[in-house]
Amino acid sequence: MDYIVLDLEWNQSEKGNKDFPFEIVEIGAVKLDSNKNIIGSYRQLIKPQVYRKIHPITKRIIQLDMEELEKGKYFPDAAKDFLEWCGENYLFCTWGSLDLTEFQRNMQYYHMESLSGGPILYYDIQKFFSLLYEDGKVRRSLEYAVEYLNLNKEHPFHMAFYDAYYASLVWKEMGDSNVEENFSFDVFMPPKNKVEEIHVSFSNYSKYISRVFDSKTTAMGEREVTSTRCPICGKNGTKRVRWFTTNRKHYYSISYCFRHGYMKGKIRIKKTKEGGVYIIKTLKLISKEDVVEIKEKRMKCKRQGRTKRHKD
DNA sequence: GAGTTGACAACCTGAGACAG
DNA sequence: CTGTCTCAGGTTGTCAACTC
Repeated sequence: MDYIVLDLEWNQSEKGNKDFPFEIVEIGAVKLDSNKNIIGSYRQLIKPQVYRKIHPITKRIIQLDMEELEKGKYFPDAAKDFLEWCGENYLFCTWGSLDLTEFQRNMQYYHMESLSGGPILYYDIQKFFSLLYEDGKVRRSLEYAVEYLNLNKEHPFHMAFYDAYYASLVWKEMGDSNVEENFSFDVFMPPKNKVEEIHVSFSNYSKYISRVFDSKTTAMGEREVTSTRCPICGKNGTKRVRWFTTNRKHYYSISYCFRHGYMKGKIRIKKTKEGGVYIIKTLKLISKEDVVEIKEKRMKCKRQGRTKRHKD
């Protein structure tokens, strides 16, 4: 299995365009073998077809001008060429969660065949960095990470190829930390039916991405959505704390597996552009202390509701 | 400027239970 | 019957931290 560390540069309209907000102007990537050694590189400028001026703010970030981009390739040709370069057996890695989505959005704009038709498993190295060196939630810039790890800043930032290269170095620096267990899915194309749904499980954690439902209520009424199966043995756990929400977008629960202990459930409600709803559920084995923490969270949430209403 | 995510707060709505 | 309260659901807006 090879890894394709991908980075894109894009431009945008001054007015904004919901259907096509960003036009990709550069593709940069490095190919790594299974030991994260660089075995290939890719760089390609794209000739813009939609936005003829570089947005002033974008101009400050990327070191490209229209004159240079005129030398680039037509996006569909470049994308095809790039995907051929990627090969057969590979996995995408990016810094942040946007690149794969934008790549697919651009492909769709040019009516190209979709990358996979469903969610795509990828490694978000920015997320890995946060999990390993910070609180797991903050998002740091690539330059911050390079400085933090004392890597050699020998090239400029915000050039697709060099950013891909830096991201690969940052990831390599993480060594055998097993942080890859926290992989991500790009859901530009959510599962359309039961067959396309995603089920994956790891040593102490499992993930489920549901198909698209017409509303949140129907989604939450589905047994597969609210079930809490143990990530290890797959047996249905008994609920200790029913699904509750703090903000109506995230739901939490606690269940108990008689063989493997407590698990925390988390459901995130996601909406599609078309108005449908799908959910991402994670189940994670947790300690007794974590159980107390979640119970407190629920109590706090209930209390807040009461005092607020009393005030009114 | 455009977009993303996550956490959190404020506000609106309707249904059901209960008291007067 | 009206009014109040609780408990759901849903929307919007804020903030911070990123992507280009």
